[in-house]
Amino acid sequence: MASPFTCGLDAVLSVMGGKWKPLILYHLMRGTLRYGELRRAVGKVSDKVLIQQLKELQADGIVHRRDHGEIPPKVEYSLTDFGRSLARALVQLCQWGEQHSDDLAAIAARRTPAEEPEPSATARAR
Amino acid sequence: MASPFTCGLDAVLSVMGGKWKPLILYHLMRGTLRYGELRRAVGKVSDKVLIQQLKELQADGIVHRRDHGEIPPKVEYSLTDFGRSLARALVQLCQWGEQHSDDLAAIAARRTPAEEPEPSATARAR
DNA sequence: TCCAGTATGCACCATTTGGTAAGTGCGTCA
DNA sequence: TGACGCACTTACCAAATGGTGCATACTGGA
Repeated sequence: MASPFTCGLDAVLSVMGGKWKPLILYHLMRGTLRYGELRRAVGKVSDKVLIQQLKELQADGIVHRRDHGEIPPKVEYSLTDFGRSLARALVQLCQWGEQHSDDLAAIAARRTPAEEPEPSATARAR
Repeated sequence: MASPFTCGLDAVLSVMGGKWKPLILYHLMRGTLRYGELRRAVGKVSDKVLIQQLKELQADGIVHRRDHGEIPPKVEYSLTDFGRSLARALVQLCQWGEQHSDDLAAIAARRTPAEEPEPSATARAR
């Protein structure tokens, strides 16, 4: 069959590689959310992209969409069993990311010397 | 400080999010490689992008670049300690990806009904 | 009555990302 | 002598990705 993947990593990224997908997973790990709740939880996403990524995750069998068919609309998103199994595999990596979030933030900042609206200390370095 | 990340996942993806970075990590996990070896191991990457992603990983302190200063050039890439710690956090996810690689391949195929140059069996499905 | 909120679609544009093809300076092999 | 490999670089282009703003059909509150 020769899977299109060289290692398990890009297999996972093929399904997690959207800009907001990790956040979506993260929030849905904690329970079912309505669309609007999820959007507010994620932050400053555009509707278009959020919907789009939710559709992909849904098509990939990772999230479940329950439409109550009401007017005004009410739609709830949650993880499927597959999604929950993925979520379990992610916790270790997530913890690593949290443990090293300072380093990673520094790395990200180094790449974006653009805006840093923090006139706090560390302001006269460089 | 309010790190720019909501959860550890996008923190990690901020550093792993390139098209070939997981592959690079995967191959360097197994040991030091010269540039050409790495390129052949990764497959059909363009030099430009490989170099570019190696530079980013290097700038992010994940890979180490050793230039032997010889002519013709000889450059070896390997993981730093930081990179190895990331790699350890990745193994679980990598295993999940391998265990479910069939599902994930099916998912990927579903999204790309374009080319499947396999005139083998399973050819008259659909 | 008018406006906000609900979940989504669509047209269009901006940005980011990846890819192609060519070139570099030097050595090795045919 | 000329082709090739090494580890890159650069200019240019194509594709993927994300964002903005408007539209929908309906309800409930001011």
